[in-house]
Amino acid sequence: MTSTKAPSNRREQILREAARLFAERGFHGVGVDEIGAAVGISGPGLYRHFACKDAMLAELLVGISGRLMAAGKLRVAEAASPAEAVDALIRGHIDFALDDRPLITLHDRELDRLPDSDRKLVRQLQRQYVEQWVEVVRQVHPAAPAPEVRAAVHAVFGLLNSTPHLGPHNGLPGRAATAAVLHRLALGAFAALDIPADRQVTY
Amino acid sequence: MTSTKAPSNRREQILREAARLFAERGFHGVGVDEIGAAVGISGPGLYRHFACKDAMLAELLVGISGRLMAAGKLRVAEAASPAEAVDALIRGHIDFALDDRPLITLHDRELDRLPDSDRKLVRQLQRQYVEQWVEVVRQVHPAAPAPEVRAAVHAVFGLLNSTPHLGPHNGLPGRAATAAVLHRLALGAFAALDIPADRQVTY
DNA sequence: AACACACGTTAACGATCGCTAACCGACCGA
DNA sequence: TCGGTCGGTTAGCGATCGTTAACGTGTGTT
Repeated sequence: MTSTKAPSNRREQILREAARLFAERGFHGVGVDEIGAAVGISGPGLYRHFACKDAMLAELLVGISGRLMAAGKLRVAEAASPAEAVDALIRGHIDFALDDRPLITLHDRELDRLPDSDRKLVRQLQRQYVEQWVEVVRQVHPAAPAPEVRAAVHAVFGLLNSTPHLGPHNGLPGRAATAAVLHRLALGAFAALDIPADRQVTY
Repeated sequence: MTSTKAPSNRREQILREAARLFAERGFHGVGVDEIGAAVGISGPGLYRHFACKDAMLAELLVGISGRLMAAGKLRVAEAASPAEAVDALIRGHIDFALDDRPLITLHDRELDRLPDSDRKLVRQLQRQYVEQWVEVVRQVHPAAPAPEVRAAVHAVFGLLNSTPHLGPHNGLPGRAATAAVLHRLALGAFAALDIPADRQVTY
């Protein structure tokens, strides 16, 4: 086991509220007093749990990048075929986007606010995650050039991460319906990789 | 004509640099001194051109929302068919995303930092823009339920707005190639609306 | 019973923030 | 020539920021 700190419910509570506030108003838009108030303690009390404000953001971003990457690796390993792997990656990413909405928002928004070493780590985890997608998507759509596949993967991330903009009160029947629609849209986007570049006009 | 202010190159220069900086480091992460320095004047000199810092953000967001909406309306009106209209909307949105990258980033990131009246205006413009998309996409894919179409439109926005994450140094040959790929992916996503919800598994 | 430590508190510091005040040179029309 | 406006400067204000210091309190250990 790597030496992980004790979970200490308070830390998790602080991280959860900090993530929500950072996502709502931006890292610099939230004061430590506000984060403290959200968990029932006041301002400087946070420093019994975190070294500084940046450390909270770092732990959030490293955490989600790591979990995304690890879950992706697991799902790919368990898949019986490349197509199944793509399906599993999409499903996993949708779960993250729907369940950890604030984190998904932070993940591609506040990366530049990190100290150098943490930022490098997060970028590395993100790159590995993207590579997993690119690898299996290329197997499902072998005719597509690699740069196109990479662009498509990033674009599908943007598609799946659009969840926060939908809000919980979109007209969709429920979580499962939202997930199903996003899943179909993502597959549809990837399917477009099989259309050669010279036949792109639809009318 | 509505009484618009004189353009006064300096204002545009300030707005352009402010947009870049806001997109890079967030609205609260950029000081007025920094914006001034970016245009060669120092800090408070900005107040000869803008009433306050929020006014810059407001002008940027109202500006892009309005231009997106107006350009969309024009393109839809000029289209000979719904499919052509969807195509034109996609093309127009891609142009915005590629040419005004910082603005596209700000557009869905810093909306909450606006004073109430401006925020309401921007939201109204955004809603009108979305409605244009929903209207024509529904005509091209009449079998899809309205909430699904709306979700798909938001998702495609996310897809097209993923451009900033690609960076200018993705492996794609050039701007036209990037645009073409995004266009195909967007059409592919919309095409998935024709697949009924009960036949979604691909393996 | 004495102590240490975990987990809070309030007060306050230095830095930085947005913004105003006061001033100034360049240009320009009467 | 003179006054006004336009677009800039520097100094400095009040507020707020992240963070530290000093202190208190409950809880468990010895």
